[in-house]
Formats: sequence, structure tokens, C-alpha cells
Amino acid sequence: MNLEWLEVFREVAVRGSLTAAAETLGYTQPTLSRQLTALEKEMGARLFDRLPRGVRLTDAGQSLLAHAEAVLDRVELARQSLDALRTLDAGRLRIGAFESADATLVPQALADFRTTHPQVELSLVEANTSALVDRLRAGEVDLAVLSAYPQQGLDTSRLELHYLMKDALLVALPDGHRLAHRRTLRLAELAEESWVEGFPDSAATLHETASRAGFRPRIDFAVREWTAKLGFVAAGLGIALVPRLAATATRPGITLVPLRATDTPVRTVYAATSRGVTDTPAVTAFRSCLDQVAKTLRP
Amino acid sequence: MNLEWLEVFREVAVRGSLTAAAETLGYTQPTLSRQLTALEKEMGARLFDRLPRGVRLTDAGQSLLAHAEAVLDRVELARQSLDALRTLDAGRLRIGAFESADATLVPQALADFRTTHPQVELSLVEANTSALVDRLRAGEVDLAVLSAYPQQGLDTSRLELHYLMKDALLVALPDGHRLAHRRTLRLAELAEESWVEGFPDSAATLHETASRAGFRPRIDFAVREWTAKLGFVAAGLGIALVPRLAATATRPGITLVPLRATDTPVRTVYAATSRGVTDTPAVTAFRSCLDQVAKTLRP
DNA sequence: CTCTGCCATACGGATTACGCATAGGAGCTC
DNA sequence: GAGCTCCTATGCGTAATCCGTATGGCAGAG
Repeated sequence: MNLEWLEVFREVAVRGSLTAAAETLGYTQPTLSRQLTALEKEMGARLFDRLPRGVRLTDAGQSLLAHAEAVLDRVELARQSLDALRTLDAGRLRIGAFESADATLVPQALADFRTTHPQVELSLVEANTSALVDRLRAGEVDLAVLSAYPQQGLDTSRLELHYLMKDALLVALPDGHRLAHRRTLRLAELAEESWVEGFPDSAATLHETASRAGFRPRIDFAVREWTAKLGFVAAGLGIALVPRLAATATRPGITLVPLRATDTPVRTVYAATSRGVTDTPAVTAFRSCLDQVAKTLRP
Repeated sequence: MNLEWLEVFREVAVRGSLTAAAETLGYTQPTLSRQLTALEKEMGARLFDRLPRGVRLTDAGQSLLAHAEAVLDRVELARQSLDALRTLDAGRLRIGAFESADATLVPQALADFRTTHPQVELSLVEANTSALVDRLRAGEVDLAVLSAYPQQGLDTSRLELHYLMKDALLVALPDGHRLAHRRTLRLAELAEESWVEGFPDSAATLHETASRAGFRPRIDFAVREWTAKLGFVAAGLGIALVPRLAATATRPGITLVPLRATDTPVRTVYAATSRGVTDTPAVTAFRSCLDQVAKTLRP
């Protein structure tokens, strides 16, 4: 059955005349006559009595009219729902991000997004890149902000990666440290330092980075949070590696010095979506917000 | 938009695959592909993500699914409603009838009808034939049981008349009346009698009938109800004309004698419907009940 | 009795919709 | 990694559908 038939049926019922309904609907009268006949055949009941001065609903037609209006109303509601999704007056946006991205990049982008589209339901999960990829594939998040090192074999087979920015590593030194005045540092110069490291995730980065420079870092303190990590550094208990992404708001007592570009594998930050999954309007808009914020965070 | 599209959409959403849905729906896969494309175009949103192993609802599709199921359910409900009307598991039957018909003919027919179709809502209005015709034309009753005399100019222009029976006039005499033993009577023999008459309607019948026989009836008593009328006759206060239709259950003390056929204009009882208005299944069934009962009431 | 208003139907042309065959893409297996 | 498999998209030819125009028929109104 065609919904047009129901619209025709409703209009004819209201107007009480095929000719009049044809006028307002932009069809010709014979067309409406045929469509009504088709509807009556489909429903197996005569819906109108044809009177010499127009038509009048039969009992069956009266019964159908209520249903037809309910159906047409619901279809209209469906259209409005989809329009709302399209115009971001409704919908949801499920974001995944790695830890450092949640320092400034993601919250700033989310804030911008919510300002423009307050009706979209937002959610965020923090996880490492590998877990984020799994969640993307499982369809549990719509977009993930993740990072990857150039040579790292990130499985992009079912991902769509959109470049956001580079995220260089900085060395966090206590103010007054012997190297705090330097504009850049080489890793080798830090071989004898005591390190403060986060765990469980970021320890791997330090070890890999250090082994590349030919030394094993001496780790005296391992803490869970960035705040604590930098607190230890500020207290002069050691130094630490800090990604630029997480270093936008450092505490007093800390000096940040970039590593030489050749010394450190600079990781790249991407906005990733699941390949083959069409971006929702929310995802598209949020990627734009991310781009905007990332631009301001680039060195 | 075609409702078939929504059915296809729902089935594909449930099965997660066009190929599988095509199997169960009896279409080929390319057909479903095109129908979905058409639906997506109509709704202005992509409804499924095409994955290598089938399809998965997008947010828009998820939103539409709820609406689509509501729409399809309501359409199914509409079909069931119409089926119920057709099978007389629902609906209404509005009957109009003249007074005498309500003595036995109509109530018996209604009782038979209700036994077979207890779900149909019944209603009845009593009125004279002229008012019944008006109500039929106005669509206020579905069927009217009315009576007409042969030469009476009943306006049948917008009516459909179905013959039910003849309704001869009887003379009600008190038991022991000088004429009570007769098999038939001539009107002229009753010229000197005292008459008990009903009002307002049936008085006309008496006067017309009597004038045809050349006398003016002497009316001493006029009462409103049949019961009272026959009560006066039984008490020997007069005689009365009683249509056979109303005489099926007379009281003790009364003798009924038919008038000679040539003496009295025998009126005809019809089941009338409005011409051009298709009979509801209830009307058709009730007419059958009326025919049945009328057959038992014929002399 | 003609005239008018309204619905139903026949007909031709154009659009649509189906099935068949096939291309194309991605995962899985050996 | 080559081939296999499973899925969806698309080109093509045919068949059915649908629309508008023209016309017929019925019933009421003047």
C-alpha cells in the first residue's frame, strides 16, 4: 500500500469530494478515483458512498480514517525526527579519547560543540589507543581521538584516520635544574637523571624512547596521575616526559624543554572513525571542532 | 512513500542483511537494495551502514525503526478493524421502525441478530414512516422498517425498498360481541359501532378506512397505547382496528376478525435503506433476520 | 427537459519496478 | 598473498503501473 493513498483518502474524507480533494492535492479527479478504488480493494471494504453531490464515509471508512490519520501523523513524526538528527537538534555523540587528549584538546572541542549544538547527547570514554580501536570497531563510540607513532603498526584496516596534530614530547624539569635553561635537549643528556613515571600506560613510552638513546632510565617514582607526576618533578625528586598535549597548563615550579626532533618519535594524533560507517552529522560537526582546537594547539 | 519500503526496512533491520531479508520477503536482493535506496532518499538520511558482512542501522535508521514499527502496527490494526467490521465482530446497526413493527417483527429480528453477532452495537428509533425516510436520507439510521399503502405516494426516489410482508387490518372485538363469531367482516357492518382509537398516528388510518366504506366512525375513546386500546375493547367499551403486525400477542377477552380483503387497503411493510449507500455487513445480515421473522408472521 | 456537477472508465504515453546478470569490495582460508 | 566466499550496488531489458485527457453515466436542480 502507498501512503499517498492514505493522504488522498484523508483529504477526500475531509473535503467530501474527489474533485475538491484533487484540486488541493494537485492531482486530477480520475487519479484520485483510481487511488481510492485501489485502497478500497486493498482494504477489502468500500470506504465511501458515492452520492450524487460528492462522497460520504461509510462505517468502514470512518473506522479507517482514525487509523489513517494516526499513520500519517506518525510518518510525519518520523520525518521530523530524522530532520532533527540531520540538523543536530537531536542525536548523540559518543567520543573515545586517550588520556592526554582529555587534558585540553577533547574537552575544548566538546565545549565548542555543545555551545553550537546543545541538544546532542554527549558521552566520552577514556582508553588507550588499542582499546579505542576495539570500541570503534564494535560501534561503541562514534569517533575516537587516538595517537600513533609513525612506525607503530596501527591496524588501520577498518579505520578512517583524520590527521589532527603532532604531539611532541617535552621534558619536565624542576625550576633551577642544571638543564632548565636549555632551549632543546638531547635524550642522551638525561641518561643519568632520576625519572618520575606514570603507570601503567606511559611507562612504555619512556622505556622505548630511552632505549632508542642507548640507556635504561632510572625510575625512582611511579605515580598514576599527571598532577602527582608533575608534583614530584616540581619537588626536585626527578624529571619526566610530558607530551605537549598534556602540558598546556603546567603547575609552577616546572620548566618544560622540548626534546630534539631527531631524538624522539613524535606521535601523531588522529580523529578516527570506523571505516564503512557513515559519519553522523554530529561526528562531522565534532571533527570540525577538533580541527579548530587542534589548530590552536599546534606549536 | 510505499509501506512496502517500511516492511523491507524493518525486515532488513531485524535480519541485518539484505540477502537474508530478500529470502524471507520473497524478493530478490537487488530489489531490496533499490527499495532501501529509495527510502533513504525519501527520508534524506542514510539508514544502514553497509558492512562487508551485512548491514547495520545508523543512528538515523535506529530512530526510524521505532517509527516504522509503529506505523506498520497501526496499519495492521486498521486491517483488523476493517476485517472485524466485515465479519460483524464489530460495528453498529442503527434501525428505525414504525410503531407496529416494534411489537414483534423488529424485536424478534434484533434478538436473532444479536444472538449471531453479539459484538455489533444496536440502536433503534421509533418514528412514523415519513420521519423514518428523513432519517434514512440524513444517514441517521442504516435501515428503516416502514409501511406504505399501495396508492400512497411514498417518495422512493432515494430509497431502496425491500419487501417484507403485507400487514392486513383486523378488527378487535370484545369476546361475546355480536360479530365475534364471524370469519371475516365488512367495514360497513361496523358503521354503528363505537370505536376506540389510538392517537396521534393511527386515528388517520381509521378515518380513511371508514370513509372508504361510507361512514364516519364514532370515537368515544382515544388512548395512546396499544395495551390501553385493547383494554378498552376487552372491557366492551368499543371496538378497534388492529394491524396484524401488532396483534401477535393479544390479551384475553379479545377476538380478532379479519376485514375482507376488498374492504381494506392492505399496507406493505418494507425494509428500506438509503439508495446509493452501500449496505454495511450488519445491514445485510439484519435484513436476512427481518426476512426470516417476516416469513413466520405472514398469514 | 435540459443543464450542471460529480464520479467512473477507456486509452495512450511515460515512468517505474521487477528479475537477471554482473561488478566491486572486504574478510577468511590455505 | 592468491583465491574463495559472502555481501551489496548497478546496468539492462521487460513488464506492470500510473498519470492525464477525453468521455460516459447518473442524479439532482432550474
